Amino acid sequence: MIDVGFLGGPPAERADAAHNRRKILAAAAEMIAARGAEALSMDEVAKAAGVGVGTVYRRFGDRAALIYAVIDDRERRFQAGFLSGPPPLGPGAEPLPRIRAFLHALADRTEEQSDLLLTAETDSAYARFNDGSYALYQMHLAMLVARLDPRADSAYLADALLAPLAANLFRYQRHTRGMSLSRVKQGLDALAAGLAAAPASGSSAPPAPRD
Amino acid sequence: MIDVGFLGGPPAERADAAHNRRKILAAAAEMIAARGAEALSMDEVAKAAGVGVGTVYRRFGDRAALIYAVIDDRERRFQAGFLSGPPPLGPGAEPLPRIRAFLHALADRTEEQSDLLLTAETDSAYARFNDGSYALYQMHLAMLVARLDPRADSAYLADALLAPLAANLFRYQRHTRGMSLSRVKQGLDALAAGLAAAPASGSSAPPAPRD
DNA sequence: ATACTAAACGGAGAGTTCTCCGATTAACAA
DNA sequence: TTGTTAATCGGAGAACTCTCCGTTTAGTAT
Repeated sequence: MIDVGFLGGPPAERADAAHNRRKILAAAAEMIAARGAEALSMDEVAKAAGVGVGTVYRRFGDRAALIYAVIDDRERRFQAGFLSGPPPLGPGAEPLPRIRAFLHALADRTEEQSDLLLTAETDSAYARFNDGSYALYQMHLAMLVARLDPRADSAYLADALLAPLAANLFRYQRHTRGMSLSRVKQGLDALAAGLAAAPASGSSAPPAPRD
Repeated sequence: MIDVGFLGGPPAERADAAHNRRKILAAAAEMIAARGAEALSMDEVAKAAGVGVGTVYRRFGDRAALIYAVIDDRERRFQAGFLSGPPPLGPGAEPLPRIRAFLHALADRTEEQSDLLLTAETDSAYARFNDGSYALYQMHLAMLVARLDPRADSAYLADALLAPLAANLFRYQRHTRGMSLSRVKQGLDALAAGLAAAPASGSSAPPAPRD
């Protein structure tokens, strides 16, 4: 999602390409604001941006990626919050409170943009995991879980903590089942607390090689 | 998924309708076996079954539901296993071992049919939750979690335990990340063990009314 | 200025899912 | 049998997403 910019990485975008990217992004954002993400049609975006539909696809790959690009602004702020903001969300706090703060913040973010997230995640099966943000969340949580319990399978558990925040489940709980947002957060707390309380099952050996 | 058959329920299906349902189901199963679920096209199913595409949609609603219908056979056996089979999967065992057995069995099932499940779950946002099986799993797990810790939010936690078995995450872990099936199962074990070990956070009051 | 080339453009078209509604027919009563 | 009617049928068509590839153009070397 964020261009990390390898040295000698992809050659810079041509001026016309950059220009079109901005026009497309602006058009998409406006259409989503007006009619919701689900109603976003690639043909219409292209027309509104004054480019061909082929251009939209070359710039963004597919509809899910375009939607993630629209989200990007808020996403950057969220990332800054847990990477370098004040504790307990940022560095400095103990692992468990920090995991909780992260999950609460992610729940808030999911609540705010569940419409866009749902559309993007539904559009293509692996959209959620292919968006760079997911990898970042996963590594962040895995780091904290490992600090909480060095013997745990932190990579798996990070996925497992993120899984209940998939947009489809989240929205189903919030809107179809009518669960409150604070109830969701308390549920996530309970899940995280369990990881701190339970001894890692299985062998008592140190960080086993994982397959 | 399973027709529970209310008394005075929906009027019985007309003979031609039942006949067409069977033809459609057989055609779909064959095509999936031959070319995979993702390649299943509703037009082709209709043609192979010798009916119009409208008939396919009236009988099954959408592509996701058709795929779930194809799965149904194995699904019934799985349900029988945890509803009335021998312990630890069936009744009689302690809650925690039973939760573990259930999650392991569900992981096996997901492994076996991840192709079909992924396609169905990707097709429509809420397909997973709308299929009756999900509600059954959720109630089953909630019952066991409540027995494990009466103060926990068993309904939420049941969803949270099922979330990592969403087909898209499961396949991503298995095939893109290369995690082994047993690693997934151990991860689920750790999650479940946490619920048993951690005291339900929040007020120490008995089963609070949930919103 | 001019020529060159890799990148970008754009829209026709392939291939889907799902909807709509006039035509058809199963089931049943007389 | 025959008539009635509500359920069912089927395929044309609407609305999409995404691909392909001939055409155009930005950036650069001469």
